[in-house]
Amino acid sequence: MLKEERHQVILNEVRIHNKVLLTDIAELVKVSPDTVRRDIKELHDANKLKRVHGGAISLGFNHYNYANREIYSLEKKSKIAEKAVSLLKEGQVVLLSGGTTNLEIARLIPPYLKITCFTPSLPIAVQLLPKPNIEIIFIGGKINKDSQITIGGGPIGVLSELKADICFLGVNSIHPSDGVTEFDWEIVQVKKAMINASKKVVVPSIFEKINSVQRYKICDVASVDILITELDKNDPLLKPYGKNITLV
Amino acid sequence: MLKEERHQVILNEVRIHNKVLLTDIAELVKVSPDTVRRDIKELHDANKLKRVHGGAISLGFNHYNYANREIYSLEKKSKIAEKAVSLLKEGQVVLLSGGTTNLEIARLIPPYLKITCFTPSLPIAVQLLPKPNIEIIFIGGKINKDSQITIGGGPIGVLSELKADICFLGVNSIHPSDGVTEFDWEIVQVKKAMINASKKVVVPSIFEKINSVQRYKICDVASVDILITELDKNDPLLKPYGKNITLV
DNA sequence: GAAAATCTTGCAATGTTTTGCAATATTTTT
DNA sequence: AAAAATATTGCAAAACATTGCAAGATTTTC
Repeated sequence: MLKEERHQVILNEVRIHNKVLLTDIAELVKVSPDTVRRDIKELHDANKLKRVHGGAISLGFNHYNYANREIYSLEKKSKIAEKAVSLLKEGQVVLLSGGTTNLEIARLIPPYLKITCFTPSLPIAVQLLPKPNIEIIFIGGKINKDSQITIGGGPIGVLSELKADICFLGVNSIHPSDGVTEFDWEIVQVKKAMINASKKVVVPSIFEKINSVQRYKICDVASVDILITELDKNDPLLKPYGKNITLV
Repeated sequence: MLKEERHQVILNEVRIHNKVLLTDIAELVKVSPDTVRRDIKELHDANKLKRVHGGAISLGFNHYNYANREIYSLEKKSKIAEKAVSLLKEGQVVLLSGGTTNLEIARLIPPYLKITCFTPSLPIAVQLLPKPNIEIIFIGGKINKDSQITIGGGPIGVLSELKADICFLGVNSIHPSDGVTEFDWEIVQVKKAMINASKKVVVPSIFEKINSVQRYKICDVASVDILITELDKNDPLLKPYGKNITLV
C-alpha cells in the first residue's frame, strides 16, 4: 500500500470519527505502528490533523481560520475592494459570491447606498446586516463549511430566476487561456449559475495569487467583463487579459 | 480514549453547564478521578477553564459584565436551552426559528451530535458553523434586519417542502386561550410555515416574559406539542397549559 | 542501464508520558 | 473540632514515543 493511500485512510477516519487511534490504523492497513506514527507526523506537519499521544484528532473543533486566513494581503484587498465599490450605483441589484475579497467589498459598501444584495455567503450577509439602506437577500441552501457559502440545487435554482445588474465573482484562479478555475466542484456549479444570473461579471482578485489554474473550469476569460486587481490597469502583467476584459 | 478527547469532553461540559464536578467527569469518561484532576490542571494551565476545589468552572462565569438582571435571564435561558437540547437525537432533522433562546440552544448543541439543522436565522447559522458534525441548511430569502431571519415567499416556499422531526419555535407571547401571538405580520407567516413543516413543535421560552398576547396569531396552544420553561413542570403557573401540552 | 543516492519500512533499545493506586495532607462540611 | 470530601505526592506498570540502524524499494545521476 502506498504512503499516499495510507494518508487518505487516516484523514478519512479522522473526518468520520474526529479522531484515530494509532494502533487501529496500524491494524487496519497492516503496517507497523512506527509507520503510522510517521504518517501522522507528516499529516500533522502539513496541518491536516492534530497529532496527539496515542493517535490524532480532527482540527475541526476549533477552526475559526476563515477570519484570519490571509491578513497580510489585507492592504491589497482593500485597494481592490475600493475600486470594486466605485462601480456600484444606487438602485442596482448586486450579486456577491463568497471569499475574503468580496467580504472586504461588503465591508466597504457605503451604508447609505440603496442597493439590493444577493449573496450565498454567511460572513458577507453578516457584514451587510448593519447597513440600513441595503436590502439583503440570502441565497439559501446547504452550507459548505470551508467556504461558508451555500451550495447545491437550492442556490442554483434561486439564481436561475435572477438577473442581477452586476456580480462580484470571487475567484481562486484565472488564466488568459484556461479561464477561471476552481478546486471545488460544487462551488464551480454555484459560480456558473451566478455568471448566468448577471448582466455584468466583475472579478476582483489579488493578481499575485490568481494567475494559476485549478482542477475545474468555471468559465472562459471572455465571460468576465471587468477584472479588478491591485495592479495599475496598464501593468504589462495584465496585457494577456486586455483584449476582451475591461481592466480596473 | 485519547487524552485530547477527554479534554474536549470537559471543555464541552464546562461550556454547557458553566461548571463540572470532577467525579462526574470521572464516571462519564470512565477514568480515575486522579486522571481527571490532572486533565483539569492542564486545561487550567492552558487558560481554558478555572480549576476549583471539586472540579472546574467556566472562565467567563464570574465576569460581572452583565447587569444582574441579564445574568438572571441568561441563566434561565441556559436552563431552558439545556432541556431543549436534551430532546435532540442523532440523525434528526431540526428546524430552528430565530430568537435569543434558540440562539442559546444552538450554542449548546453538542458539536459531536450528527443532526441536520434548518434555520432562517443568520446568527444561529453562524453559531452552528464551527460544529463539525452538524449539517446546516440555511433557509434563504430577504433578511429582516430586526430579527435577523429571512422572511417572505422564499422561506415559506422552502418550508412547504420540508417535514422536520422537531421544530424549536421561539415565541414572544403565549397564552392559554389566545394561543401563540407575534407583533410582526411577516414573521407570523414564516412561523406558521415552520409549524406546518414539523412533526413536533417545541416552544422554549422564559415563562415570565411570555404569558401575554400580541397583535397577530400564529397558532393555538393545541398546535404546540412541548412547552419548555424555566419553571418546574408541576408549577401551578403552568397548569392552564397542561391539558394539551407536554411540559418540560 | 548500472551505480549512487534517496526514500521507505520494520525492528530493537532506550526514553518519555500516562494512568491508577496508596499514603498523607488539605479543604470543606457538619 | 470531627468527619467527609477532595488534593497532593511518590511510585510502579503499561502504553507510547524516539532514535539509530539495516534491508529493501525507488528515484536520480552519470
